[in-house]
Amino acid sequence: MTQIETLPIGELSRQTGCKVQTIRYYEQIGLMPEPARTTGNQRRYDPRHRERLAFIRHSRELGFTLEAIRELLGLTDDPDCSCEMVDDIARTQLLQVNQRIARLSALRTELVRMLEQCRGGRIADCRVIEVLADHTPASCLSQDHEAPIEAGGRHAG
Amino acid sequence: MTQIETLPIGELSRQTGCKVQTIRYYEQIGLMPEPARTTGNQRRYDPRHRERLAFIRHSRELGFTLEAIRELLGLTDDPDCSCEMVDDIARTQLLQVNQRIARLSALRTELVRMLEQCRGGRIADCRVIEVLADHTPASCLSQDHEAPIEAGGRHAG
DNA sequence: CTAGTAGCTCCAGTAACTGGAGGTTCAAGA
DNA sequence: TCTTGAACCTCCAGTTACTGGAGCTACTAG
Ligand SMILES: [Zn+2]
Ligand SMILES: [Zn+2]
Ligand SMILES: [Zn+2]
Ligand SMILES: [Zn+2]
Repeated sequence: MTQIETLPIGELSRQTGCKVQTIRYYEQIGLMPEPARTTGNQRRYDPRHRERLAFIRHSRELGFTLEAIRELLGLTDDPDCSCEMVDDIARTQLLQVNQRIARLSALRTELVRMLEQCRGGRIADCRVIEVLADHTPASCLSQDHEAPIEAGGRHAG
Repeated sequence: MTQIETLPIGELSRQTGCKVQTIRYYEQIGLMPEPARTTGNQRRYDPRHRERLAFIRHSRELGFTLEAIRELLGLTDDPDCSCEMVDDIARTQLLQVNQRIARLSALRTELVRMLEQCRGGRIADCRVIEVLADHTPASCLSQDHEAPIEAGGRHAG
């Protein structure tokens, strides 16, 4: 009898580049199905788990939310169905990416202008501080950053 | 005796475009100083609070983290000091914005290509699904989205 | 005096993980 | 067989920058 290929969680982690904790987290929220367990209660995955996790990771890398990914995974359960909804989700994602780029470009413009105006002196005279203190046409020409944007984030290693 | 201008929190909120809860939150984490209170324990702000909050908001809109803003506010306490550190914080922020734009542009490229290849048929044949499932040069030419990016986020009204 | 709006505190939840404590299991070598 | 050390387990708390709600109190106009 040939034995089917099974992976412990650390091996799956290595093969997909997804952290062990994250894999467990995906299971907890129902994105990954519960794998088989050894008698000692350790998870053992098969190649289909690996493919599903690769799908999830690649989608995340493309900026899809876990909710969108959940939907995409749901849709793939029905391979004969039209792919309209899949493409819709992807188009929505593209739209959001475009919006985020536009927003960030506006920020860049303002940051650059701010920095250009500073001649390096005392804080009391610093244009950076002045501009930050005053978002009106007098100081800041950009009108399109009304709402905050997620900054940096993820203290990732 | 002339009375100095004081604002209840709702008025400050209206004037700065910052939600009431957010103002209280900034106080809680020590970004905004505790204002005076009425005998009935309600907050009353003065114009300096408004300026400080405007500074915080504009900085947030430019993508600075609250930690960076805390530092900037700390620096302004010493107006005779050189503005080097201020400009450093701003330059770091600009760098991050540039990186985020670069990352998002790569995502856009991949999303666009993915969508172009789909001819609209069954899910089983959908290129979008295929590409999502397979981030290797066979499917996905982009090599620069190794780490996830914050997606959308903030269910803001 | 009363009604309605605005304020108060405290707590929980969001997205998508990450890290740690404290304990158990596995696999390999002696 | 025993031992050692890495890998695994569960549970919980923390991250960022807020947001929303429950349940209560204060202020103000009529
Ligand atoms: Zn300067
Ligand atoms: Zn501005
Ligand atoms: Zn398609
Ligand atoms: Zn890819």
